[in-house]
Amino acid sequence: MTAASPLPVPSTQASHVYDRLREDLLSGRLAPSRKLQMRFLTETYQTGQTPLREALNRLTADGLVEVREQRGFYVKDVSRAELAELTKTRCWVEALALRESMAASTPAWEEQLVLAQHRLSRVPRSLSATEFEDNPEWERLHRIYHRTLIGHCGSQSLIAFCGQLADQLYRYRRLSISKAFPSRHVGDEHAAIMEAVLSGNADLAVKLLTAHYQRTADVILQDEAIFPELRDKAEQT
Amino acid sequence: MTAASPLPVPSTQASHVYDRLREDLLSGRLAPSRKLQMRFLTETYQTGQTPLREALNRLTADGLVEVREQRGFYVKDVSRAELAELTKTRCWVEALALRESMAASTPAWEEQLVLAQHRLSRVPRSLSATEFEDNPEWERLHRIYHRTLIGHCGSQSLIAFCGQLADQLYRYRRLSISKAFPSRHVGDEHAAIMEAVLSGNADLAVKLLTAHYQRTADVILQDEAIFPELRDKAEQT
DNA sequence: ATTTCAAAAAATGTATAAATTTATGTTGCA
DNA sequence: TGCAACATAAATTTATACATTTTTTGAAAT
Repeated sequence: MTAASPLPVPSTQASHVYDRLREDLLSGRLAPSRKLQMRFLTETYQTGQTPLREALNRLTADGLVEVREQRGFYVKDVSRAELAELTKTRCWVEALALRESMAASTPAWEEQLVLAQHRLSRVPRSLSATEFEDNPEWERLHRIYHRTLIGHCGSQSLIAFCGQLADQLYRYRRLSISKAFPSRHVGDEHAAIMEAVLSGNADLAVKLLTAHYQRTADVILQDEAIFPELRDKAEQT
Repeated sequence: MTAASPLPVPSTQASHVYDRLREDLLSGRLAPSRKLQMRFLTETYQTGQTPLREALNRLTADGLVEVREQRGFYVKDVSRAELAELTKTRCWVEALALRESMAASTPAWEEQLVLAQHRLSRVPRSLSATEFEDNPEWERLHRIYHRTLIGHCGSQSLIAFCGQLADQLYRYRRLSISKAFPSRHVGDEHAAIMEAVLSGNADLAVKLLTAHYQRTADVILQDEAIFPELRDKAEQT
């Protein structure tokens, strides 16, 4: 509906650093629980403290950074408990948003969804055929697809909240090096959810969507690369 | 369960300004859509720009302040549409959280709820008997009561989101000078919700809770003091 | 009436100073 | 000799003062 913003681009340094920091946090280049020292940040991102503080405060609100009074900023830590809780919450809230979107369904929205699903299906999940290599374009379209599913619920704040949960969980996905993903036919799952929505079967759509999220979480929860305690526990047994 | 924080108090200026600004925003002393100029803020709150920027950024995340790139901070504007949307969202999300809280019910939680309701019932809604005068202690206990209702759902992020919605809606209540409130026996409504929870009747509890929120919104939606367009429309008719 | 240009006001960013926390090393005591 | 407590020093966060850039405002000219 709306094209890419024709606005002259914000252009403030704070926004630039915010974008760069955010990318580095989501990708895992800035490791969980790492301390974010001003010294390091100013040198790395070549900017002053004011824009950095601004960016860090915004990221704190996004749940990607943690601030401890008078002892600095830290990359938000990860844990199996948090992953489970975030997933649970996302399932609850997106189920709600999806039902409301469907209850207020319009042809225009259904067409948006068809388009989003189609575009996503035409882009490869991985850049490399032999090994898994994150495809930014796929991630972008994936994001739009899920945003569209809940986007017709009629609540900006609810949509924004879902976006935050999505970001936080996206970081877990990126941190997890699990190559099991490609074996899942996520494309089929997206198509199935769309079909349930188009057929007006809310219960089924919600069931498929939550299963979709839960499966992803289950894989990551078993990843020793991100949760070393799993390895320790296995050795004890 | 946990008493007042025994921590040595944050004590950074940014936190102090944040608290003061927040109070002034919620109370309406800083009027909606007013521009928040640094000059004015530094003089009013007697502090530098760095702590102020920090506070303003946090308040932006709370939805009480709006930031427009390169043209400063503004008190978030109010509108009938936003009030309706916030209320709708709050009903949806708290219904969800309440159901989950009840599904995971424990004696300890039920006792917490009984206590919260009891304490709230023992404090007068208004400081003055003749005219309505906001009682901070009642507001505090009211907040705790509603927080308790949803507090056992098992999701910190969901609780935090409900808190944000509550704050934003609280500002509408404070902005509205409607004296119609005292005529409502809100105390009875709180007691009825609690009883429905204790009896395990989730559908009833949710119905009472959402009706509670909706009634409040309906009163404010008709308040000409906060929405002048109502007066204009009436004159046209 | 509209546009252009210049002056001002205000937001953003840098550099420096103050206050607080963390780390280090020494002294006193068991 | 080992350990704990205290005082000191280093590092880091927080805050202030100053400089730069952008936006807004207002007047003059087309």
